Amino acid sequence: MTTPRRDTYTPETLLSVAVRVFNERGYDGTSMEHLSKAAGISKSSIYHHVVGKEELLRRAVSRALDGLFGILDEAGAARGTALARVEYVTRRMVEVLTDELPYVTLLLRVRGNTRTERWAMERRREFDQRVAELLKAAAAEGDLRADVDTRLATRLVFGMVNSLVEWYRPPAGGGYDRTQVADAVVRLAFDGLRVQSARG
Amino acid sequence: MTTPRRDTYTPETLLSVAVRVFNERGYDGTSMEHLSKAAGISKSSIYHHVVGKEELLRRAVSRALDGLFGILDEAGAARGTALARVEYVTRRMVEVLTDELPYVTLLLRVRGNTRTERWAMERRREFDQRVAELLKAAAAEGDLRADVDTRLATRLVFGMVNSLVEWYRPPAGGGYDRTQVADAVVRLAFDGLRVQSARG
DNA sequence: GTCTATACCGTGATAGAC
DNA sequence: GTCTATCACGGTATAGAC
Repeated sequence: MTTPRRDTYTPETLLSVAVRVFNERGYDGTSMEHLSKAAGISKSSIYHHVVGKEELLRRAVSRALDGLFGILDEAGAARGTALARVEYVTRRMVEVLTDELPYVTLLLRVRGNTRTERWAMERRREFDQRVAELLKAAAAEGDLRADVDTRLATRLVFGMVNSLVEWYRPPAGGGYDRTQVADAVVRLAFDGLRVQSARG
Repeated sequence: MTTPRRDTYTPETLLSVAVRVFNERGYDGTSMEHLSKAAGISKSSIYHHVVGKEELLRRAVSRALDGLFGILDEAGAARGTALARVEYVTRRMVEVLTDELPYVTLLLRVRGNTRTERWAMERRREFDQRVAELLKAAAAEGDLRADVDTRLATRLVFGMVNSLVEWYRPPAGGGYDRTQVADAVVRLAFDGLRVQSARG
């Protein structure tokens, strides 16, 4: 509103730096010294913006969780078969993962050593549970093959989607377009890699 | 040969304890104090068996890598189409992951902060590369669908398989049989989750 | 909002007795 | 092979000047 932007940190801008370093070195492997070097300010200056290292973690995983739970709100409002909703959620998960890549990456890597980490893991489990229910509904409607356990299928689809954080890079950096990835994930998960003629 | 087994540690038995703790708390999040508590011996006693924390990591990831590269030796000797070899490798990867679960888990989680971690990541990339070549061969033989990029497909299959370490527990602990999991992975990867009648 | 200086504690690792 | 005692260092976090 008033002052022209100065080149100084806010908790928000500091967060993007911290998350990048957390993902490079791991949360436990990152010291406040590492963060201060990466941000170009001293350790004490960081404490001016946040109460400590764990607050940075909390802010980051919150952002990731908000994105993921937002998908469920959308899917809850959608019509059609359960399978269609599952495909929609799968596609949107890919999009949220790629859009919020560093934040989701961090979320998927927390181990549970601190209270914040355990909270993050619990919320994540909630999300997984909600998606598992959708797949179960699709199976009940007879749209999923019966020779693969539903719970097992859920785990595997999650594994495939979540693995994006290990290698996905934005198109600007020479990576795949997020739609291309979402298409590939949905095709692989629901129709498989084998050519159509070889099926049956 | 001579003495009856005493209840004392060897580098080997100590390793299994260390790997468990590493996987629970993360490598960086594990202190020698944590290890000594878990092993029931003092910190200095650990140093009698190994030169330091990093040696435990090196031994663990070596074991995992040996298991994985062993698959390539088997596959290299096999006959048949490239697709058949890919399916075989996929199945064997699931088996090695489940058989050597704690060791592979640790391998898949290293971040690259130390020399040992970077070495492990490099060897892992080698393995991924070798499997990617197999998929490429299967694609060249026309057995993989053309509307999913081969490199992308490789990443996704790896993601699905590797995600096992996040949730798989041995059948004795109430988990799935490893064959059941391998079947599910191969079915999902190559034929998809959708019921056959819905295909086309 | 950023800095220097520092408190205080847990870390990986070692010395040397038993 | 295991222990207690100890070291030097780096960790998170704080105090107080500018």
